[in-house]
Amino acid sequence: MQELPKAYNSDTEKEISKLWYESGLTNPDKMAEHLKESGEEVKEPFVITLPPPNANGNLHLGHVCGYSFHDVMGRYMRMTGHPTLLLPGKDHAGIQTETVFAKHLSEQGKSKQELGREKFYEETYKFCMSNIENAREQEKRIGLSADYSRELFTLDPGLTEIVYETFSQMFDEGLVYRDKRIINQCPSCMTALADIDVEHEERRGIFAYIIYPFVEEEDRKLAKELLGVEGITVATTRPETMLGDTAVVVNPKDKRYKAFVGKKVLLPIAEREISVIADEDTDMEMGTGAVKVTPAHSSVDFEIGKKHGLEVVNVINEEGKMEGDIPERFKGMETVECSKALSKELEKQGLLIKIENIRHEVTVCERCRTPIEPIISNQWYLDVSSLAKKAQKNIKKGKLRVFPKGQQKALSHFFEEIQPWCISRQLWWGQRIPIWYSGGKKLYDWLHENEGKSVEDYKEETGKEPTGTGKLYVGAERPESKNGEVWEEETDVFDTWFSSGQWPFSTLGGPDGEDFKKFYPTSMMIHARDILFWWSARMVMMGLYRTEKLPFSDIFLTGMILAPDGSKMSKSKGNSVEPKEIFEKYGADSLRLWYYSDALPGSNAPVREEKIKGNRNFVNKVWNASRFILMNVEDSEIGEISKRIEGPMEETERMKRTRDHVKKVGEYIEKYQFNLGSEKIREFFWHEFCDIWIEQVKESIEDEEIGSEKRILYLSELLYLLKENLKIMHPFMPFVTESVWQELSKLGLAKGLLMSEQMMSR
RNA sequence: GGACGAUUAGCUCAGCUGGUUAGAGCACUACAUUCACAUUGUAGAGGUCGUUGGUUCAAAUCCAUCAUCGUCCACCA
Repeated sequence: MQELPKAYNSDTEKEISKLWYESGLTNPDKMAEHLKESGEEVKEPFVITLPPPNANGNLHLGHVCGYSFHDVMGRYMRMTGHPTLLLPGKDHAGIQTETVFAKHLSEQGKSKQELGREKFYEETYKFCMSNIENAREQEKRIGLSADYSRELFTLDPGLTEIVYETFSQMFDEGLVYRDKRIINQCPSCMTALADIDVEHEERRGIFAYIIYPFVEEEDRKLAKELLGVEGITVATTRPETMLGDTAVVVNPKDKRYKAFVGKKVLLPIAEREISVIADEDTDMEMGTGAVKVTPAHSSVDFEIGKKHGLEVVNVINEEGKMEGDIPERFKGMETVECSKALSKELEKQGLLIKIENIRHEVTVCERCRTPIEPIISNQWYLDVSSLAKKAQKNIKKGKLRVFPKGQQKALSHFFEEIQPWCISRQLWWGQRIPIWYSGGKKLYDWLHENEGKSVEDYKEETGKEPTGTGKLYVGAERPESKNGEVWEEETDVFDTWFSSGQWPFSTLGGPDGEDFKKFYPTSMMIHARDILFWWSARMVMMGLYRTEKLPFSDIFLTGMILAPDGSKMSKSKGNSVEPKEIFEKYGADSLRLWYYSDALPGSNAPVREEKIKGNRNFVNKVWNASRFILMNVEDSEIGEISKRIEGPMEETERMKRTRDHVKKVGEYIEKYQFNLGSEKIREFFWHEFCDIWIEQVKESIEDEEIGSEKRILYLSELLYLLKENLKIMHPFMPFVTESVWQELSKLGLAKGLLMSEQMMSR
């Protein structure tokens, strides 16, 4: 007769997880040993590299719940003979962390520049380390059975080494190159961004109609006659860029402008002459049908410029301020300010027809929502076309699968349309690109921009004394300098995704690592939908490149957690739900059970407290059913019952049904149908095991004497089946099942940890 | 502008390759119960499966169309 608390107390969860981590069995090597010792078959390892959360803040509910999918897979596999590795880590998250920490500094009245690069890096590192500790605790709280002896941070020296190797190899093969082209500059983060790192947002804006008068008197006359004004009218959302215009383009089929193609107009204010050119891609319907071309500050215009050999005139710098060969009065102005000033002057000159207020799509920085400034600059690029092709092949052959299926098409489309990837960022927080310039970066870029010219030409044309050969060196350490040659180090860092794209093999020690041999390729990947292109797409490409194998063959995308009202959770809206709150109120198991059923791939899951509560009732039911059985077992009977459940049991109908049940649930898990799995364990345990079997046994032994054969027989079977139920329920609800297991252990009715037990054989 | 997905009970969703009275959880109603269960048990109400057509002996399930919502992609000045 055992005295147990009347209800399951989730406060004990911390102690339970301590047992797991202290046992070391989350380590696949130890688990393999354990299996061997228990005389079990040791099957193929099961491996998931966990998505590393950003080390710049707390985990939100989405992170925490996401891990319950990794964990249900991991625990099930561990309990079916697979030494299991759930490999945890944390991500340095370049831009985001730099922004967050810089903000943090400014709140203390300090700035990044004051600290200097080295100190800033140091401080940010400390900041991340404390966040990492928090994050780790939260992961443990949901019951994540990860191997923390292998935990990594993306900036760990060992990982950086592997990332550098990859870069160096890519460089040698010519996949990596420096190029001067139009890029997305975030004037606030002060760095270049890849196309994928920007988003489109509808904002209010203006549409200004400006007249560019013709240079020749006769053209002006003709224009007055045909167009009503003495010039050609262009419409633009960004008047300030006109200072960098180098042409006006019209459609060759456009009757209105046919007569003016090839003629010159005078760019107002800038007082420069530019030509009217014709290009078929010009839309006659938009605006006035005549478009100003600013190759330096619009990617479309850049392409037109390239096609027609137009000059590139830079008028905006990386801070989003006006600069370059423009009238002095505009220099240093913000673009918006300049736009207003220009409009005023144009109006005075009678060259501004009108300004319309419009709503239009604006490109913004994904991190800080600041409008992107397209500018020309030198950046490092990775040619991913061949890698994307390989990835695409794997999808077509069915070797790479995405759940839900619809997203597989999206991924396929992404690979098809892929553009060179800009991998350099002008940040301090991250891995410095391991490049050294002999004679400096400027020399290299000059030679690169002026094809065919030599160092001597550089000396002549710029009047500067070169301090090197203009060559590059790839490596972590500064190369030896000979004959006074100066090696200047690259100051840019890698895009964060360049390193996290290598996560599945870098975390295993790289292609030569011991763990790599044992655990690569990994078994599957699970993460939220929103980083499919950023992360999985890159992991697939980088994995194929570095290891010639897919890093995983299945990608399972979790549903998105929403606020209770169905809107996106965000701290600024104040509608986010703190994981801690839920843990304290309902315990981790209840949260996990809710998530399995609601967060299916491709669906949204608004947090509903009543539903979590409903699952808490189930958790409690498991506890109480177990408690009831234990209460019915008398101390004097334990020895005999224990002996029976250890030995071979007679096959009964209940036994068979349980066996079938375990099999069915296993199939659900293997097919990633966690919702069906959790529904099934609930249905079976509650409405069959409890409502029918326990009730039957209760009735059968009611009048039996303690120690009688009938009692021993019934109770042994019931206990045996309880244990099998606990096992199959364990992956879904690890805490309560392990708690019960430990209570059984105390009585000698079970041994060790439920986590490392093996499922009822099929 | 394009692609993809969704539309099933009050809410969140299951319903795989078409086949008897369409399911779950939560919420709801009635009765029972303090017998292990912050309850639990039993019973119940609630859906013409977004629209309109089509294929079929048979459709929530396949096809087409429209509508609404969502996500992603896209340089439209």
